[in-house]
Amino acid sequence: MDKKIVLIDGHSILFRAFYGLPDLTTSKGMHTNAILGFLNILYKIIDEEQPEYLAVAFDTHHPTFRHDIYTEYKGTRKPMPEELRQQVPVMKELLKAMNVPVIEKPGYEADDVLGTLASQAEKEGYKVSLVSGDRDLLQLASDNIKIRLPKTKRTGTEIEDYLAKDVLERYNVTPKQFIDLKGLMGDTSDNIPGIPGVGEKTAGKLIAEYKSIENLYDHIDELLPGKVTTTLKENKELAFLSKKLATICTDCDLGIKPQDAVLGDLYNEEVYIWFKNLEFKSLLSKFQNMEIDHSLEIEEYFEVVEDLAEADKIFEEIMANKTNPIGIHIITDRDMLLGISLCRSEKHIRLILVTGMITADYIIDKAKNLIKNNVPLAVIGLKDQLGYLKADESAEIFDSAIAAYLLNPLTDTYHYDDIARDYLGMTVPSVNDLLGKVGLTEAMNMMPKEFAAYACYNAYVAHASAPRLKKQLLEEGMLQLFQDIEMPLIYTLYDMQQRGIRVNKEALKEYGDQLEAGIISLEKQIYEQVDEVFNINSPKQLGVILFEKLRLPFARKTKTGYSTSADILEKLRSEHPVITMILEYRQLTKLKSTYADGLAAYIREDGRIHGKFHQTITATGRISSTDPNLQNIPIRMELGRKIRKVFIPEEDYVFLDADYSQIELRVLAHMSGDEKLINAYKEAKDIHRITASEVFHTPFDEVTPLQRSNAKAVNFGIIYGISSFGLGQDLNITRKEAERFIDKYFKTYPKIKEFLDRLVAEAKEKGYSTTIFGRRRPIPELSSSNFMQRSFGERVAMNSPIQGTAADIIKIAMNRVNQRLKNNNMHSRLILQVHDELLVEAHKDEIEEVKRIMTEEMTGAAKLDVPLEAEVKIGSNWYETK
DNA sequence: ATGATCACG
DNA sequence: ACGTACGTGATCATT
Repeated sequence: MDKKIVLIDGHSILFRAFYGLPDLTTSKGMHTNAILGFLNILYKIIDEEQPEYLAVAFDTHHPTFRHDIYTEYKGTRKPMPEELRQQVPVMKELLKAMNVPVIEKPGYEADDVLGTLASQAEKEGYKVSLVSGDRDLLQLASDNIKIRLPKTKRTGTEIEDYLAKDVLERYNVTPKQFIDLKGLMGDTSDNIPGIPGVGEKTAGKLIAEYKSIENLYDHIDELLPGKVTTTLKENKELAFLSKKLATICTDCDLGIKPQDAVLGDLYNEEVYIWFKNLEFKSLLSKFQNMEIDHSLEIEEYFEVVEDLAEADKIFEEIMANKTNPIGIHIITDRDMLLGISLCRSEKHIRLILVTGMITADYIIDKAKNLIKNNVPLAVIGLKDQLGYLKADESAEIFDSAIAAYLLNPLTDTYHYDDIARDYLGMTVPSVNDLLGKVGLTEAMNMMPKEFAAYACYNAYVAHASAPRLKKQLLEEGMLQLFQDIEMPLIYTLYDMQQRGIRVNKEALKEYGDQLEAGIISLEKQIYEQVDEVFNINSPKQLGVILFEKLRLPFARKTKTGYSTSADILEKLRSEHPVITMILEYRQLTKLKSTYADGLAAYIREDGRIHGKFHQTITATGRISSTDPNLQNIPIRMELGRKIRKVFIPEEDYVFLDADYSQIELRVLAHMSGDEKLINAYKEAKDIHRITASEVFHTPFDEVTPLQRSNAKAVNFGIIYGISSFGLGQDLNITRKEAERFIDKYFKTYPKIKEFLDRLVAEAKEKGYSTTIFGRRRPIPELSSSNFMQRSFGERVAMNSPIQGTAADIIKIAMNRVNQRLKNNNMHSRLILQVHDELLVEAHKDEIEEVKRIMTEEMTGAAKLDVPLEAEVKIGSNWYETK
């Protein structure tokens, strides 16, 4: 077996990784994409080669300018972006922790270190793998030195390998001649000048014939006279200098030997901690042994209980111990209760199974008893457990998932493994690690140990994380938000999900059939128009038809082809009759597939749709809705709006629908303290008209519809984090014109400008933005050196406090409306929330009282410097409540 | 799995 | 010069 050594070009691989992966940051804003990409490449190489020796070479100064001594050719290479720069020292430290030899030789380029080590190793009989992102290193290829060039692709990392013969095959020159080639061609990225006017083709031909620059100039007179020959003659010195610049040293005096580069233990505790801090979730799974070590300590205390007497005893012990929150998790599968896990301390973690004498009713009863006796509980994901955990808002329960969401709303999941990692510093196997794709019931029977671990981890992590999360919430000023708004909201959302909304199935079917007829007719017309049958739903095919076959002027391209979005097609309406048909077709198919067919699939036995509401999804604090999404039911277009007729109250009930009037602008008025805007809201109704009047210096009554709609667009723009480009896009005007509108707006409302600037400045300083109620949103993009990303961060910093505060307010209103209806023992019930709108299914005998409750609680949810207004409408279906 | 498109606030 | 309005979710086509 040959001795093997892997040599890695540190900076070039970091560069490749940085540009190959999308920007990634930790929750604290540290950029990590280059490090992650580097590690992925490193692991792939190690897995493939299993080398005994490995080293990573870095330049001692960066950004990497090769041959700095020739400053005249240093050129104007861009400096290293800040996002990458901050990752370099971390990468080096991490490698040291991984026991990967890191070589930095002052005075030597990484290339020269690599070249020297490679040739030295080859002489000593090693097989060498040289890993780089830089093709320059191809000159070092030989029969024993393989140059490996990793490419980070969407599908993963692919590596191109070059031995000497591969270089010859691909470039038609030997590795050594590669130097001569570069000497003639030059390389702008490396600031090697080369001969002007000589590119890959010419250089290749010359070197193929003359083998080297030296030999070329020895025979320069044999060349046919011509432009190239002249420049060659004129630039002889440059050619030799370029060759020198392009040559990588293979015999530098380094004082290092290949056998020093022993690869040590990659998987140690220190690295583990590094990965955790860098939030490399996927890489932590490489620490199989350590994971087991960590979790084994806990898993030793996992216990499965199948005996009634024992179960009794556990509940008794828990009753006696009321100090710390009891971790609890209800295990269900498709509404079947399988068991309950409980954790009262690190050493008491139990899964009680529904089996034998232990019935579902028994467990439900015992759990109810805990709540009745005010035993403090901690859970992860309370809403999904309320079906069996019969608690109400008066219970003392701490939902760790909600707490973790408030502390960092940017994460996508808040499962026990996420919380263990982020707040307990533990890596525990995820559901997927334990059970894979196996369902819970099957797992319980087929893999009881893993099933128990899943159940017990939930209870344990809930128990152990709750005090820490609570402390952090307190420290960050979000405990009130948590206790007074978010925890009660869990019950409100649960209630709404349980109730669902009634749907007229027959009417929905009829609606769908009508759409279908329209679609078929339009399809036919479109095919006739373009004289071809194609898939209208395929943007790709449609693009080809419109912009190639019909030769319509295309406005914009996407990554994959022509953009065929509605705003573009809208502008092409007059160009061809098919455009209108396509727009119509799009509208109809959307309505058919997403709404007519889509909603029908969710109607349950009770004739109602029980959609889900999510509390831990959005970055701003809003609620989201899925299965189906009931927050995006059409309303803007009449045809779509008609679908609202199928949403109906049950017999003897009506819909009462209340929506806030411009809550976000009112929040803006309040938060900015702008007197003009505040007074406008105190006095008048039509804020957009007032804005138009003031911005365009026109008497209120003489404001034109266009002025008003422009002012309205600017008002929206302000909320979104104004940009002249975005406003221009929206109003279909130039960026310049949009800029003038914005300027005028800010002149009219100077406090607004100050306020928005302050939001950005504060967010930059703190790294997050805040709502009136203390809700936070981290904005790592603000520290990006990328203009686009940073601008995005600035808009987010302006928008989040406004959108978030509005979200806080309506959550308060929801809780209060729901609570009052329940406390008054009314039949009416809150069933939907659509961001600034609440829908109540109200009993016909309670209409006036419900109206009053909705108005009072919505307008009274927050005391702002401007009044909050809510308008209640009534209807016998959702369409009519407009 | 990802991108394009489009429905809502 | 850069090249986007803020926040979501569902569907379809395509990889």
